[in-house]
Amino acid sequence: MEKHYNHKEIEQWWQNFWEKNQTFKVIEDNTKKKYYLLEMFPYPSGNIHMGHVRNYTIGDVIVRYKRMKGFNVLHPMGWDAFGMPAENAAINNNTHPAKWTYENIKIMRDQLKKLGFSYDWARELATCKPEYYKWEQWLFLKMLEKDMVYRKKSYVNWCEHCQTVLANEQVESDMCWRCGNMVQQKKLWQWFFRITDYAEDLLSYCDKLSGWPDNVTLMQKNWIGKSTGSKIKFKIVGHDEYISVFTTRPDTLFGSTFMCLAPEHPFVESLSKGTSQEKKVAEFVQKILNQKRSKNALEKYEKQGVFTGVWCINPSNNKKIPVYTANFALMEYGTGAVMSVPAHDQRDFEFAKKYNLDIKIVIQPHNKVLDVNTMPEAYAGDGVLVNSGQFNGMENKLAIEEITTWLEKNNKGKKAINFKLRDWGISRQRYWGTPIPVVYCPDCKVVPVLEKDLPLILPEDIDLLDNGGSPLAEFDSFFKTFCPRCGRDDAKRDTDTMDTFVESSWYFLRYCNPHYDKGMFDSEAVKYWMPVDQYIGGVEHAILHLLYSRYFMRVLQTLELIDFKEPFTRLLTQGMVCKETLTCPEHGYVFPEEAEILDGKTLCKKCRKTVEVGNVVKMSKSKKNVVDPNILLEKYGADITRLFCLFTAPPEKDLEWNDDSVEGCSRFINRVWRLVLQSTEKSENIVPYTGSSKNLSGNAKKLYIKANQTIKKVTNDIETNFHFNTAISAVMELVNTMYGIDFDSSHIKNDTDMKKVTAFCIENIVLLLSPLVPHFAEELWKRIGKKSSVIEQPWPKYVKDALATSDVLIVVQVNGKIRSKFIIDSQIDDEAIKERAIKEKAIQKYIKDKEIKKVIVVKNKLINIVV
RNA sequence: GCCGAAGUGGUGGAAUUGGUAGACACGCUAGACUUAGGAUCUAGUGCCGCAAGGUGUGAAGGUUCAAAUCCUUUCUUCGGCACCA
Repeated sequence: MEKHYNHKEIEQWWQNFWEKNQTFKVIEDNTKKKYYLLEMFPYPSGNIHMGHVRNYTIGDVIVRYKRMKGFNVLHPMGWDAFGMPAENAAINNNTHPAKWTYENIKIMRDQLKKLGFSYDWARELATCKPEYYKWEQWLFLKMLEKDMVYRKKSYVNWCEHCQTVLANEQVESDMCWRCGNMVQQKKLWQWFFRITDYAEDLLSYCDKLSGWPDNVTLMQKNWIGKSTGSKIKFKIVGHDEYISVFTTRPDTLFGSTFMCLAPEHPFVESLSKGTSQEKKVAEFVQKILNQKRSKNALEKYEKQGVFTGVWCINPSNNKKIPVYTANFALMEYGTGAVMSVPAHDQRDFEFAKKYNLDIKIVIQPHNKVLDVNTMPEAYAGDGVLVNSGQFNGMENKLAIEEITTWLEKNNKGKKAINFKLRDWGISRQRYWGTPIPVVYCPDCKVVPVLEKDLPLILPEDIDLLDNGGSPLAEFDSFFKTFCPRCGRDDAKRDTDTMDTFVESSWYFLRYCNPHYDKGMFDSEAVKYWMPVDQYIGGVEHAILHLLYSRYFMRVLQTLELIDFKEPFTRLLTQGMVCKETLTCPEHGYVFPEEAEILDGKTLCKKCRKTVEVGNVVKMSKSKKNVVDPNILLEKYGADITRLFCLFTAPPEKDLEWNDDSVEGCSRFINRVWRLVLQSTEKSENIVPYTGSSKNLSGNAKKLYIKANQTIKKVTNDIETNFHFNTAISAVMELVNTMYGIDFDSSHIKNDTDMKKVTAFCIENIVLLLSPLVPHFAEELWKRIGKKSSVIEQPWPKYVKDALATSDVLIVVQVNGKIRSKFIIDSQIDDEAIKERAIKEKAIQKYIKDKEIKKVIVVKNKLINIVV
């Protein structure tokens, strides 16, 4: 008997076996219940990393489990193949994005196969192939027809030196990552999807996603950010126009002492023109617009602003208030204008203090009296209105309604709902993406490409520009074209490509029949498979990708292409795989293999300097805190690697890398290996015991009960929340129990019941482990003499009457502290337990002459005596 | 800054939803076996204490017969923040 599980031979053998037998090929079958399990498809960055291994292992276990439960399971895999890294790699390595991408796909596909995942590879897809993106372009045209897409000017990060657009990621502390120049904001024409049309629907359905984790739906709700309030008009002094503001606090309207406009607000330039402030305003706007405008960056800047030179009228009291432009006012939110109420909003308060503006209290709290001169900060709470004309004395919550009604009557404002969610800008000024199928004609302006001309192919015989800009504009055979409408020969194509989030918003439909060429997807197959029953992916996608996918289903429903709204019935957001970072003072981040530990100090192998061991963070190439799955596969094989991912932490929690823990998994695998093979040698042709526990006694009974408890525990752990870590511990306990039995002792050797129970245990250990460590289980299944493949077996069932012994352990507490324990028959009533507990010697010591005030008995568990 | 999580032994993590804190595993200690061991098996292992006992779930309060679990305040770490995917 081999003492060790030889992963190299065995895993290769079974992978070939599965491939040869097409074990994982799946077709629609109306006689079976379907189960669609999807893992977020990877970006082909070059190598599978531990995050992928973990994600796909979790999925694979569920798939194999569901198969054994009798489901017809769809488990596809593909490639999110467009994206920026391909372009960067192409520039750095003097290759082509397509070549780089396809090479990576090949490498990663091989790695996935080595891990033994049960994909139906016939359904593989890559989003960079024309047969895929053709249908994305087709959908774009449909959306254009229905006015679900529109064009507007919007800001991008711009590097003047490189003459190119930068992603937020490419901006490092306001500078271009390539050349180090200051990044500016540039306004470009771009395409937007009207996702805000579905804001209300996307929001309300959050509560119906019962199979999603609460924190994810909560984040989505906050992202959509619905708020109810009022839109109020402020007349501009000396102009016919009004500034419109959105506010959730119309009750503070009388306290608005100044107005703030976003720097991009169209009024800022037009109003300041001709005033003494014109120059100052222009300078300020320029400065702000050159700063990175993402919200997290914005919060870091100090609040600042400039008077525009004009005034407007507060409609509540007709007082003149100054109009400012300020960096904290966002054009994207509400109307781009903020009615500032410094007494009751902290941001406005700080601004007013800084620029010496009026502060006027209009709400007095119930428990104290505010004084403008002494208040250290704004008061944003509830109270009673003051300085508010006819509304004085009213509770502010009531005043929200009343003031809005009054505004409506006087045509100065109205009730309004505002969403934080903005329309989805999909234009990317990049090469490696889906071309936007639109042509610009000097006569006909914006003209969609004709459907018959799809796919609009991304030319691949092209040289990339060193600055990272899109080469499409320089590539005449693509750029110059005929107008599809009038035929003019000097029309120009849109050189932008689509955001890669577009591809990932519908790929799960395509998997249902990935090579279907009569439409975007095969409706019949989609009807059978969709929605996805279980989606699994990183928690870092909790908002954008999931929201966009939900939005896309609504678009397709509106276009009457599908008949459901929600793509993912259940969602598991797996935690990240983390590891500490290592930073060398000379070489920056270093890989774990570039450092070594000597006398408790971590040293850089190159320069011998002490390496700083940093925080435990998500594994990433840029931080070099990665473990290469290849090394694990080589040393331990797929099953032990898989077992590590499953055992070390529950799926939703972050997993911290730990070399020692892998060693432990390896030990367990070999322990099971020896146990199964040894007992098989000893008990050939024994039929496993499967009856009631009543007919057993002694060790055989105990072991039988333990085995049935294990089946129940493992099944429950998988069914309820995929807690494989506890499922594995349960199997470990059973294995430990069996190791504790001396099978060589004479009385066990002659005990046929025991032999039958042992056979039962052995079979079930293999079955229970089979979804987790499939190669290992297949091999053992074969070696215990089974003819068919383990994956074709039904999932084990436990025998109900073999779950518990009749004795239970009662814990005795005095005043909540444990003082004694005893074992008692579970049928005994509370009174008897009480009597027994009080008689206990260890208890008498604590009760003595004290009066018993209260006794609490928890059935079959605990008794607490209060004295 | 805003939104969302997580803090339990030397380490990863368990605790049928308020009822024995530390399952299972790593590490460590001791022993057995062996030519050898970084293989394997057995036992022990939260902390303080010789012991009796005390104490203990990031910190501080509170509710309860009983709190890792519920409430309040607070600290630390991680993720997302719309052009990384």
